[in-house]
Amino acid sequence: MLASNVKPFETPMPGPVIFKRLWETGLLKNNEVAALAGLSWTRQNVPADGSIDSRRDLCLLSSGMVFRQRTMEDGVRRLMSMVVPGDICCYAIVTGHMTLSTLCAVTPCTVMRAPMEEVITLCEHYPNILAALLANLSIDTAVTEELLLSIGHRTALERMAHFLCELEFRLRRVRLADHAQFLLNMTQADMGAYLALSAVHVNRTLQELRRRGLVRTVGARINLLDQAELQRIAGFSPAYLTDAR
Amino acid sequence: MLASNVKPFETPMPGPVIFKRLWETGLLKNNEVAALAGLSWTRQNVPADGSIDSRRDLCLLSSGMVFRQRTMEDGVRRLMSMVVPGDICCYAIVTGHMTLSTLCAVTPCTVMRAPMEEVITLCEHYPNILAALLANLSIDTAVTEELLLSIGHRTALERMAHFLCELEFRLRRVRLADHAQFLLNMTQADMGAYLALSAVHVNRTLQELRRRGLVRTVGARINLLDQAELQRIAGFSPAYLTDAR
DNA sequence: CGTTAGCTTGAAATCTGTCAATGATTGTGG
DNA sequence: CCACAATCATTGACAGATTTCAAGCTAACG
Repeated sequence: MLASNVKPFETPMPGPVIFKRLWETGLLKNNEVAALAGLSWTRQNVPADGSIDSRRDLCLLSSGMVFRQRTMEDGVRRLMSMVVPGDICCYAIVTGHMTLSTLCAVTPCTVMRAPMEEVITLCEHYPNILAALLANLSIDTAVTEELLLSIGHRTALERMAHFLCELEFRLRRVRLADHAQFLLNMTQADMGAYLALSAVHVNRTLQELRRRGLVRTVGARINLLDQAELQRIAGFSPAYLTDAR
Repeated sequence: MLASNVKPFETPMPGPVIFKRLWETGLLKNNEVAALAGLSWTRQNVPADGSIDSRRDLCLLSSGMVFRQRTMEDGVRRLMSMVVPGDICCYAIVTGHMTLSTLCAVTPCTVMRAPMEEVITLCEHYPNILAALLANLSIDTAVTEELLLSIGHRTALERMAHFLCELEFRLRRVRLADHAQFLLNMTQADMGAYLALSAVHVNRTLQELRRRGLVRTVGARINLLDQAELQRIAGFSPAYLTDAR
């Protein structure tokens, strides 16, 4: 089935859209979303290229685009995974671990923070909230595995098509994509660091997609003109992005 | 610091070696390991190429080598992550999720199983056990990210060197590697499916390592002759494999 | 002893990276 | 408002790594 036909976003949700992904696990009741909303949230604005410290808080991305990145010995930076609005920036709160990667904003963004102790107390009262966090973690793991597939076994064109299909799906889920249009606010070099392609080749790959009439770009705005064909090229199927229990 | 100098396995451990990785999180007390050992474990023997069903049990690999694999649309199979003895085969028990990948034995192996309900009850009594499971999950995520780095940003030679360094470390941790020697019981095609290399190139890469005097193979037995140089080539540092809290 | 899976080798094709130069766009300070 | 700098996008030529194809070889195993 094509992603454009998939509508996993039907159930009306209580509370702010920032909890949408947690809500979509199907594990939370209304009062649990309310309990989440009742935490001492603070808002933080992060400039482009800024980093996000998630050691003391549970951080949800509210707007903008963030990557988990790792800098290799030789100084080359590698974008490991992508965080879009509604996503949890860091799961250290459930795993008890700091990760080796750091959070880096590629656009100006805003982060909602809740103190870690509060969240832990909340999880003790509401085990479903912990379960929902873990369900999100599981999805994010699947996303990383899909990227592994992409980088290991898809050509540049397939990889780029897959990236665009996934991004459209994830942004649409939080109402940031409409009619297969969304803002692609990152440089081609950033895309390359994420997809393991050189910036030059990212450029050529996007041109090829344009040449085939599959995408159109106007500034940072991108339009997927033929999602079915993009998904076919990419071998994209959105199952890994949803809570398929 | 070189991996050969790292000795994270010092604390004497109570109970079977199969719980070693959980014990090494530092989160468990002796009585908690005893409680784990007290579950209704059953042993399952799996032939080479057999698959492992982890839907109803917590599965720990006891011997042999297993991969989490995914079969792409075109039928090509892709090995996503490696499971060695002592590892948890599947984290569905904590995430509540089935994964898209399946567990496939590449050698004959034995699996220890504990019924999921028992484990869940145990985690409710002993939150530290849940924490230890989550800590292992976190490490396994880091391992997948390291593979992502390897496949995206390391050459075939670096990738293979990294693979061998990691494998040596993980097998030594459970006393299955000694003096940089261990059994590499998988075909070159399997290595290729894991490292995103063609079987032919796996072969040439291993030859190059042999030519440089870095490894020696006798049948399935492999000997890392110059770990320091292998680690240098690979950019290997075992931090991601340990519970660096 | 034949069969089969796995290993090895060579040659050619292909994809992607690197280098280097040129445009385009954006933001900034005068 | 303009000149300027800086970042980003684009283009071409070339090099290199890796894949694919095809063929032998080896070793294990019934």
